[in-house]
Amino acid sequence: MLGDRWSLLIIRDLMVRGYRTFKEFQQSGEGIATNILADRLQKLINVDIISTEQVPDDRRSIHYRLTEKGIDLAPVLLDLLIWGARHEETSAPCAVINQLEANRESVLAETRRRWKDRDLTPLIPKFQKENKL
Amino acid sequence: MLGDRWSLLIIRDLMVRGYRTFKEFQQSGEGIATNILADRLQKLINVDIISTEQVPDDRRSIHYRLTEKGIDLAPVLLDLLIWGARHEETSAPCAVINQLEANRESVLAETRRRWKDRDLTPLIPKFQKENKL
DNA sequence: ATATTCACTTGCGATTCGCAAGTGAATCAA
DNA sequence: TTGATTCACTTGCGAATCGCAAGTGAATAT
Repeated sequence: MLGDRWSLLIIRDLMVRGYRTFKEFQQSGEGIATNILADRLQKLINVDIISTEQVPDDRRSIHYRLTEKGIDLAPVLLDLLIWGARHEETSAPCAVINQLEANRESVLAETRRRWKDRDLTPLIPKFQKENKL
Repeated sequence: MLGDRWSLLIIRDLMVRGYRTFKEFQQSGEGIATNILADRLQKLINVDIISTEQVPDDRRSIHYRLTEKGIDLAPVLLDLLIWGARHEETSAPCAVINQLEANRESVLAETRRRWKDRDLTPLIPKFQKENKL
């Protein structure tokens, strides 16, 4: 299920960038096609990694959110981020990565807290691109 | 690069099952087509995650091996394995997984040692299938 | 000398993909 | 209140990728 080009990127954007809406994913700069995005979101819902919720403000808008199972992928994503940084396939600044690596446990705890509290501040401030997963 | 159905499975088989040859991957039961396998192995070589070496015994045979960059994926794979087990998408026995989780650091150290020493004993004895990555 | 094994390669039909355009419902701007 | 815009998708279509079956050439076994 996670073995495709987009699923892990979607999960990462939910987890570390605080993305919520279809439009945010679509415009995230990695250039996912809308049909593929819709398909991947549905498949991630089917396997209970993400879920949807209505927002009171705008009845058109749907917010996607990681489930418990989804947020449990945080260690995987963090390790992948660290790996990408170490081998220079990311644009995340090296100093930030070193910090993440040194404080793995507290970063994971913070990630989970942000999820529980629906805290949308990005985990890594101004984290930009990491295409080459 | 890792965003496809087979690459992570190949890396996992190299890392935890001790697979080395084309034939072993082909017969591993997940049913990868030979053309796809050849393509993925080449692509993993291109991005320096695996490398090849000749074996003296049989000049037809090629052994694939993780590079330093490849073995650095061990934390990712281990976390993914633990995640799959926790959410019941694996057949690895639960007790073994709990042990892996509790001793994460020593498991990683052992994985790296096995790689350095070219120790081919499987990391998880009789570990069988984990298709649903 | 013949058969088998090894790591692939080739051909081909089927699935999946990315791109562009369109849909319907909800919201905004006049 | 009415027309334009925004939102989350769908649809159509050509192109790329896929899985399967069969074949290739070199090395090894009998």
